[in-house]
Amino acid sequence: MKTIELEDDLYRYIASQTQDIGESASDILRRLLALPTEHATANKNAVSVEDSSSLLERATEQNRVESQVVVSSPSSVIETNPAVVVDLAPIVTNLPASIDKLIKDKEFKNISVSVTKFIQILSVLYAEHPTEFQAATEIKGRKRIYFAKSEKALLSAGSTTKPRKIEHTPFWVITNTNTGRKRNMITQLMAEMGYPHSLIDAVSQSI
Amino acid sequence: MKTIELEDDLYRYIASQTQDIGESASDILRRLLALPTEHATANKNAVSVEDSSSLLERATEQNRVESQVVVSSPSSVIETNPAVVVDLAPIVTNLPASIDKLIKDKEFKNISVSVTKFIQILSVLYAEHPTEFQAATEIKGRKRIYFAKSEKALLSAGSTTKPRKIEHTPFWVITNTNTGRKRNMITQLMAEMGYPHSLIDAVSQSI
DNA sequence: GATCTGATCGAAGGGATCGTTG
DNA sequence: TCCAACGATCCCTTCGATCAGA
Repeated sequence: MKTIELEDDLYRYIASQTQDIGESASDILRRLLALPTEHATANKNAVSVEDSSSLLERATEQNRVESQVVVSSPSSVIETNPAVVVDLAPIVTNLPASIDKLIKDKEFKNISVSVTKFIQILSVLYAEHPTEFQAATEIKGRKRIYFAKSEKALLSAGSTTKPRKIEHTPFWVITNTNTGRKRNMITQLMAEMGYPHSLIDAVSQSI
Repeated sequence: MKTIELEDDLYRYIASQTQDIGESASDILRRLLALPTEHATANKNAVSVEDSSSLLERATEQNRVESQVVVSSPSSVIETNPAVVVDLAPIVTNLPASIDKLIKDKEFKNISVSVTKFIQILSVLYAEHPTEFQAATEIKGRKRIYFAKSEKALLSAGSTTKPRKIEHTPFWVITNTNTGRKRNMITQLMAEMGYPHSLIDAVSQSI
């Protein structure tokens, strides 16, 4: 996400062009400028600019689907510690069930805080492929470890890593990183999990 | 100057349309949108030097009218609890039935206490779209919750939150906030409810 | 818990920037 | 010495709630 400043009247004009309740500035401007949506664009680029691998990637994607034999791990074992402690039942934010859904989601796009998007992405990645996620969770930095099943583990592997729980998941992540690193972490993780290059890029850029 | 967030590719596209070195985002967008320069615009608007909002409001009204598809929920259920309890029968201030009406209302504008305006706005928002209001009621701060159906709930989620009942509504709000935060709360709430950006701004600024 | 409003200032969170390491 | 990758300090923003002011 980029931020730009507009003169007030111009801002008002653009806002007044809202057609669907809740539209983002990007949505409105794309329409006004008669630009294709992000995805259309992304696809075009994938084919023309990038490389010929797009075909390959598509094939890869199929492979993935077929190989989806994953056994759901006994997350229950870990889920035993949940929030009963917490007073007000945390309203379960219904996240989409797949990442490509998530990154297209209106609400998701409107989130301005990148940590939030980061966590939600991780949450959905886990939901899709818990086993692969768990395996990919090994990725780490020079001194810090990125993922763990306890806050303490992350805390003890660096200073002020700002661990955060990944909702609906037994994992925690470090959070004291710039956005670039968050993208790297997503990229590494998804690569490890076996996602196609194109999707990985799309997800990383969505932060 | 207003700030908006754009998706990265859109930002890049706009930046790439620079024709004169040093052009601002506003300059570029005006050209792309084939809009007159600020001066031309300013003259047109000149009618209302003070609050440039008159134009805004007009435009806003149109948007809203079209989108008025919301189903009115059985507010009667709640209307059963009215004020008979209260000592001095509060003269039921007949609030307008829609927010844009409310914020244009003479009486409303004359209210100097922002809490009062804050509550009235909430009351009208509820009247317009009870269901959406209820859903949007989830918004909260870091420690405090902002809305609840009981005073106690608000009291227990922070210290001295000064809960107040929102008239003609099953909800309570916290009130121990500065005006800026009250505006934020309105902004968040209305956004969540799906109101167009322009109206949201107008309402927030009316506090 | 009882005066009420809300600005001010302190606390916490987010993440860019800059220092460190290999 | 320089470069790339990584770490985490620290600045800025957002939020909370005390307490000044009426």
